[in-house]
Amino acid sequence: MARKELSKSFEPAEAEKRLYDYWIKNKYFHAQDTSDAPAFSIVIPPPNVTGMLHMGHALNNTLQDIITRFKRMQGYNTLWMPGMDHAGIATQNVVEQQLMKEGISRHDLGREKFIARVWEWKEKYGGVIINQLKRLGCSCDWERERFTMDKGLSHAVREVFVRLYNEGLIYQGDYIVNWCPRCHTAISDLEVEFKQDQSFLWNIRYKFADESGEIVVATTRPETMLGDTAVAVNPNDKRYADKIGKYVILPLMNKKIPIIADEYVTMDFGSGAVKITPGSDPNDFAMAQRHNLEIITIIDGNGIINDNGGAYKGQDRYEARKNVIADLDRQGFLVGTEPYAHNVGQCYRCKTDIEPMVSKQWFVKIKPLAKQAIAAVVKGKIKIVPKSWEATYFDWMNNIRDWCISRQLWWGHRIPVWYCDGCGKIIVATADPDKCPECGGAKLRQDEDVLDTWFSSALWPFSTLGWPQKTKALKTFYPTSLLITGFDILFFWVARMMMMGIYVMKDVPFKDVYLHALVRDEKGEKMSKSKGNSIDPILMIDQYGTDAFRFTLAAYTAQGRDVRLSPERIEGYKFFVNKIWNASKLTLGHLDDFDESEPLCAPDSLPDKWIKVKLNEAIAEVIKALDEYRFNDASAAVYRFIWHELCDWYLELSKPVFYGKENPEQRKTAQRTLHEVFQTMLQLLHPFMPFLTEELWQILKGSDENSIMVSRFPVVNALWEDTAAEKEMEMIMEIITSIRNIRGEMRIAPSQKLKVFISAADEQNKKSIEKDQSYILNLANLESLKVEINMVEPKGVATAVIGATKIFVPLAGAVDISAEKARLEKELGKVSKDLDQCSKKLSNRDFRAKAASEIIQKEEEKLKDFQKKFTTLEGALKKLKGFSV
RNA sequence: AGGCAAGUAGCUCAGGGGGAGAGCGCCAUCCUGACGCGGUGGAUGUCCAGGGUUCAAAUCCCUGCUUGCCUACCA
Repeated sequence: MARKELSKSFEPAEAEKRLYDYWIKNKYFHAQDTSDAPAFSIVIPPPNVTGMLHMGHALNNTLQDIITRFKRMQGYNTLWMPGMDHAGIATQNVVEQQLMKEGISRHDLGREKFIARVWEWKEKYGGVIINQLKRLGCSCDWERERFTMDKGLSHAVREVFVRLYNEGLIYQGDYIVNWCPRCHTAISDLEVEFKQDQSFLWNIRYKFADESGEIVVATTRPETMLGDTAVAVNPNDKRYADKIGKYVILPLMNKKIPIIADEYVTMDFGSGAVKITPGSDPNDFAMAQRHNLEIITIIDGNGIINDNGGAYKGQDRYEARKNVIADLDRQGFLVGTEPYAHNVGQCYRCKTDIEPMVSKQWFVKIKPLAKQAIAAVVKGKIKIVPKSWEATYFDWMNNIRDWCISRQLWWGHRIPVWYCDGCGKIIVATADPDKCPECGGAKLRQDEDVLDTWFSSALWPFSTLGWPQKTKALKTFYPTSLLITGFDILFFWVARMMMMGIYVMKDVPFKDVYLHALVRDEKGEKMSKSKGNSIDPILMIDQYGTDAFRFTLAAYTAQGRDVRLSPERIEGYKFFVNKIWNASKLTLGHLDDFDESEPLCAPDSLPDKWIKVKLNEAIAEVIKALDEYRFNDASAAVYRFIWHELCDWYLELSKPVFYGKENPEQRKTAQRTLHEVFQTMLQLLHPFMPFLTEELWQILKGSDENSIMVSRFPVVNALWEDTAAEKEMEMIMEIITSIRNIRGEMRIAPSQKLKVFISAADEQNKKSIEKDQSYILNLANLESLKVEINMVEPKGVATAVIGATKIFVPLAGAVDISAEKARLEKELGKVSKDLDQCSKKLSNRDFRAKAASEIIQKEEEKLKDFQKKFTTLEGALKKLKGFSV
């Protein structure tokens, strides 16, 4: 079989491009709409169209690709649905910044032209991340790529909006919302980030209208007092019992406001009295609704004091704060100031301080939807992995508040609501209406607002499959099998998909949710551009290759743990890639004249049997670990098998049979084993290292006719099970290791061939060692090996003990007695400690009475072993002492 | 303020009721016919502290300390 000669090392850059093109060309990523095979589907968490691949994406998509490739190889009709999110605020910001450079604003362009500009931007610069995902090796079905603003998905958005509206689950109302004065839009509670601020607490006195005294209130936002409409105290607060119902004069505004009682007020904070500004504080707003208080808005959408702010009109909120404080102080209303640390809400996009503001917005009445989404998890229809996230999920879902879905932006799904100028009728429809159904008037105005970006991503699992059309793909792939995402968007996205999926499809959007951790830097800090500690995944790919990078991410993804990434680790796995490459070079050399069709004469050798047992173990562990989303365990199992079992032992053990020409039959058998083990190893590794394995697979097969991608993932082979062979091999390996150990400790040159004696435990032990002695001779570099039962210990030897088997290594020339003495003493120390512990346990009456019988038996066996070892070592040591005297 | 997770070798972390593990690093040694991005051997631990359950605890429970995160946001 003529094969391509392997280069000195694997060249990732060239191979990755070539192989990815090859996969695309052959449509290996494409899923069938209908198929006899069972379906497996994952939808990608759609990256922002403005996005660049960061470590979070790299981790997230590597994990998805591992599972996708694994399932595909297991024979599932596997769909990994890709796409991007239009990312309302983020994208609008990008284009607005572009406009700013040109010296214009979006208002100069007008809505239509601006949106056209955004689309233009999207076509030109958007979706860089898609190509980056390709470099990561992602096997998404690109033929199905979707965008949250494309035609089909926009249709789905309208459909869902109208349904929710018609069922009374969407409503419009004046409520206090989180307003970003920079983005000029309302944002949801989730989009507010709280940051600690070292500020002050200002104490202000409000005098009673009847001049009977004063009441002191504390505030972190003195400027909002301009909009106060009450002062509240706790109804149980005896200090103020007789003050409730009285009026105070609001300083600076010179206005009468009432003192009310509400449970919300904590008695032991400050004076126990609190100023109420319903227009600028969510809690105060709620209280105003309970008490029918007047709601005054004093700050406008730009964060500027409006007409209601009296003399402070036109001032920025922070400027007004200074002035209000100064005036209060001058007029004797300021009691005092104390330093105070509190949290200030900021816009998650632009970090501007949020201004709670009353405005007319659209909301989703969320409780009825949440109820079902909670039930889905309770009933186990959706499994959250790791399970510890369930508590967080329930806690949030049980306390969920209505979702503000309108945004005062231009880029996004415009709310499908029209107002008739003629009769005032509100029309909510999936298709643009041309006249009013009520009065027939044609003057219709569409609502100016767009929907929260997360509204369309909440529909992602079914909208991408063609809903509301009844497509074959929808039928085949919904509910999807698995969602893999970061825990940071559990509420933003996962919970909302669950609510919408159940509401619209009457079925959960996915069966399993795997939440992975965050990627941090070496110090454990969150990576961010502003901190300058972020590592560019593409740089890592360029430097170490995609396979090494992916393997690193998998290896460090333990459930519930953050990934602390350091380039050194990636380098370590690059070495692993190199190791595999070199092992392949050796293997392919051995298989140069391999003929699969030739019948076998010789039976499997011991290493042949053993490596298949180990391969079986690796297969079982990889499958089990991946089924349970234990990526680190799966990668560790492959790593251990390839490096420490295949390379360290099997390839070394079988060198003689491959290099030697004296036993062609045995060689053929070994070739078959090696061929099978090697190809199975590649398949096991493929989900983690797609490029390297595809390259080697094609070289092994001598053609690119069949991709490793469409080969069947390995399964445990019952015919390979062989406990006897495993034990026998382990014995041989232990003997080899013991001799090497003595060599190392006694400083015997590796080149020096040794004559070793073994005292076998019994006849069977003797026979098996003799049968397998060639392995020992080779790997321990011996000149000869003599095995006898109950051999008398020769003079001038170093001794090692394995159970009842004793190994004597003659020390050539001048025996370094002190070194051997030290070595034996060290060993003896260890054994005597073990022996002590073990015998103590066994002499404990309670242990014998209560411990499980297998445990007792095991302990007894251990004790025997320890005793034998102890006696042997002690004997050897005594002899040595006598020798030295 | 509540909640969750974690504290194990120098570092990064697995594990998890019955003999303390891996990778990296470190030390020694080796140009053995795939690999020095390698081979071989070695050293290193009050498994955070205290208490409890148990025949047996690094592992389960409680308390505390430390760290990280999430949720809420009391003026």
